[in-house]
Amino acid sequence: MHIRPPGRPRSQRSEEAVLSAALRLFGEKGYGGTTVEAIARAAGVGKQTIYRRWPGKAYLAADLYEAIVPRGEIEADTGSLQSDLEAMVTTLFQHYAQGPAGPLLSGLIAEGQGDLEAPETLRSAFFDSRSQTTRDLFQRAADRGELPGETDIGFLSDLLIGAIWMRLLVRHAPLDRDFARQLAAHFAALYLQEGEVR
Amino acid sequence: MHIRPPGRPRSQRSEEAVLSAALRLFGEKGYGGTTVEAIARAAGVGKQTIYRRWPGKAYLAADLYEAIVPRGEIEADTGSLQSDLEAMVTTLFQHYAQGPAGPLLSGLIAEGQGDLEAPETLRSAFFDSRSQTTRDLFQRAADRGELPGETDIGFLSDLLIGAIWMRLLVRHAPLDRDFARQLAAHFAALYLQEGEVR
Amino acid sequence: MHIRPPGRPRSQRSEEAVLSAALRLFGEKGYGGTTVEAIARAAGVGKQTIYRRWPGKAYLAADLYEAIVPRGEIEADTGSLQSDLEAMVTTLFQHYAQGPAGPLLSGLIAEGQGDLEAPETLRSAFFDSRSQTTRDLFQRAADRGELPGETDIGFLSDLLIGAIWMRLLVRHAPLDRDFARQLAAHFAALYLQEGEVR
Amino acid sequence: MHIRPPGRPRSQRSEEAVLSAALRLFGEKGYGGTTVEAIARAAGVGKQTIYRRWPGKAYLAADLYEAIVPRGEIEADTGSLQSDLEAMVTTLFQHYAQGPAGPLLSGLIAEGQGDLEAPETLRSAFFDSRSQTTRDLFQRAADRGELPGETDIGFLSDLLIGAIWMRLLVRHAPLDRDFARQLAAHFAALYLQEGEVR
DNA sequence: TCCTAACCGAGACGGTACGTCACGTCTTTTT
DNA sequence: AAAAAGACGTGACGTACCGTCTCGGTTAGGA
Repeated sequence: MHIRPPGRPRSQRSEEAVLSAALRLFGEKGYGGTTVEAIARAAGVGKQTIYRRWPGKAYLAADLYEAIVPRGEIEADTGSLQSDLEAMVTTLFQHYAQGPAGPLLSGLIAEGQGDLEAPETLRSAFFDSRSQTTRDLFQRAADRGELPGETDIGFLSDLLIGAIWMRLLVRHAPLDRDFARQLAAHFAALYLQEGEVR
Repeated sequence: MHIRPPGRPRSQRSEEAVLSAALRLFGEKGYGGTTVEAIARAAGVGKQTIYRRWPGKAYLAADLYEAIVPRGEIEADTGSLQSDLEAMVTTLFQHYAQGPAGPLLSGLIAEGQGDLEAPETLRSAFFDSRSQTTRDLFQRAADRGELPGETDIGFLSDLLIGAIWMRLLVRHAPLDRDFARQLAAHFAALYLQEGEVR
Repeated sequence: MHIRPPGRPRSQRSEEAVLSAALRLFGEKGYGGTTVEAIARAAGVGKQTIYRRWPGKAYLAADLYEAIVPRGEIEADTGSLQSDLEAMVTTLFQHYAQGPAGPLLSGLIAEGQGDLEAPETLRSAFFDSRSQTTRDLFQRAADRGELPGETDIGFLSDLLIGAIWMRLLVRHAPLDRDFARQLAAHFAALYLQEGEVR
Repeated sequence: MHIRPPGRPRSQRSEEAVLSAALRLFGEKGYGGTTVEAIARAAGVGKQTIYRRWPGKAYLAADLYEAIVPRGEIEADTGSLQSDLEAMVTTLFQHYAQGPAGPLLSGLIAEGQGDLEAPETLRSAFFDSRSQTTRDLFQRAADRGELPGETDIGFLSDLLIGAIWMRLLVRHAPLDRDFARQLAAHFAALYLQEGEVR
């Protein structure tokens, strides 16, 4: 049973206005160039209405990232590690190439730094759960025997995601289909290697 | 021949005072917890004296990082890829474990995000030149025949640095000797793998 | 009908805190020795709260001057020009002698100088309206026949106020009861003079 | 006998460059809008060269005022109080109307305010000596019998100068020939008045 | 129909840091 | 010893956002 709390319910219209205004602003001005104040103004909404829903800009950005790059969309289960990786990474790169997803993610990463007692919530609730998709992908490959049994799934996931973040953060090289193929080939070749070595 | 510019030369004492004050403050309060104003006060120096030398906190932090993690110190040329990698990464991790180098680098990465027209200078002058050490290391391995001829050095460098940054930024797993060994082993095994594949 | 503007209304407590802190500081440190920052600190108020109400220190000082030397208090209507003048000027001098009114006014005058496109608002809103009291006093005298009909009220007002400012600004001679009597006698004697002259 | 001090003598060229640059800048940007730094730059001179000669901007301005409105030029001795006054004030107004003399004087007055322990030197060295010309003028009239014997020369001088300053500082009315005539007529009529009254 | 509670837009609040400006002094080399 | 040049420490400026608070007004359920 679901009982409604007393008082005026939160306005769905306001929430949507905030999200779409934020989406636009993050796209136009980047993460750091967008202030909560500006989002509220653009959405025609009071600042409190934003802070009532999200603890701060970062959490709003995280929600937004989830919305425009949904976990389900990047999952891939084609039967082979290489094609799974290529599919997932390519989809991801398409988002980064066209929309505010790229600035959003890099801003989100940046937000976690700085103050020593960083927003731990953000880390566990966002990064851990997002990287789960990658770990699942590698785990399925391991289960299929495409990776040696003793493979450290977390290590591979860090390698993969790290490389992508590196280019996202430094922007010294493009996140394009070639890079996706390179990544897929790199990890797909691990079995033979490790198998031979031992 | 070196001719001195006219006017009073910049005080080396002030510069050193700023650097050592900044080093201490970054260590104590982290990157985001340190303000230019606080550095100036702690160094007994006018704010202008800082802004005259560095365009902002990030550039000061970059200089500081160079000073405490000098390129020369992390270079390794032992004759084999695996031991080179392990030596370099281990040295790096020692710096991150004990001093302000870790917060400094993560703050530096974070600073580059945000405003869309990010400080490009910082990127090219700092990140590109720092990663050169890694690329050189891989290149020497390739020259020795430890990597297939067609190997993309930049790609390997991004993988390596990306993985380290990933852990530095998210702090979900330690930057320890085990991780260093794992990284060294991963890249050292590439030749056999690639050799077989083709 | 008076409708209240939307949003949180300006805090009267803050405003009063600013005014009383400013009054104290202007008295203690003089006009030039008082900074907006110090006023904000002393009032326990954000700087923005001051800038939201007044465009700058000068406007705050003008409001303060109005408060401590209210127009109503210096008006005098005793029936004769000489006693009116003596009453008004004496009252004024008492304020200058004891409180921050003197430094406040001289600071205010000084502020208007300097940049060529001086704060015109300050001039018309403050000086013009303050000098109206003096012009009214002379005008009543003229209406009573104590001054020749063709007398230029503005000219007399400038002479009177100018002499007072002169001593206020240069501080070469006191603003005391003798000077007040001298001034009153000077202007009261004009009718006979002008009457004779023509 | 005159012995020259040791070392390089002060450059007259520099001094002239400073004066003419200052003259131009005060005219263009007003008193407050002109900084010592800007004067030095415009004169192609080091800041120290200025501070070596004048204790600050105000003293330089005072020298400049003396130079462009020389005491000798505004003195008048025509034989009658009214024409003396009219001549002196008219000459003065011509300077204020065309050059930087007006802004210079008002800036100079402003400078004396602010800090409670005002530059006393400036007051006595500049204002007292400038106003001497006016007092001399009135004294000659008194000696000629154009003013009652008991007349307070300083009081009249304050009235005259105050009225002029008033208009200079507030700029609510022009400093023109009409005003000059009005002033001259006002003071010239005093004898009859005072003579009758007593 | 009123009451209570939580929402709403708006914008003021106390803070903190920013990066700039001008001050008057100090430190170079050159004259 | 004065010159030009320009860096120095100081301290205030006015602006920008932060996240919270306080208005009048709105929108629901329960009395």
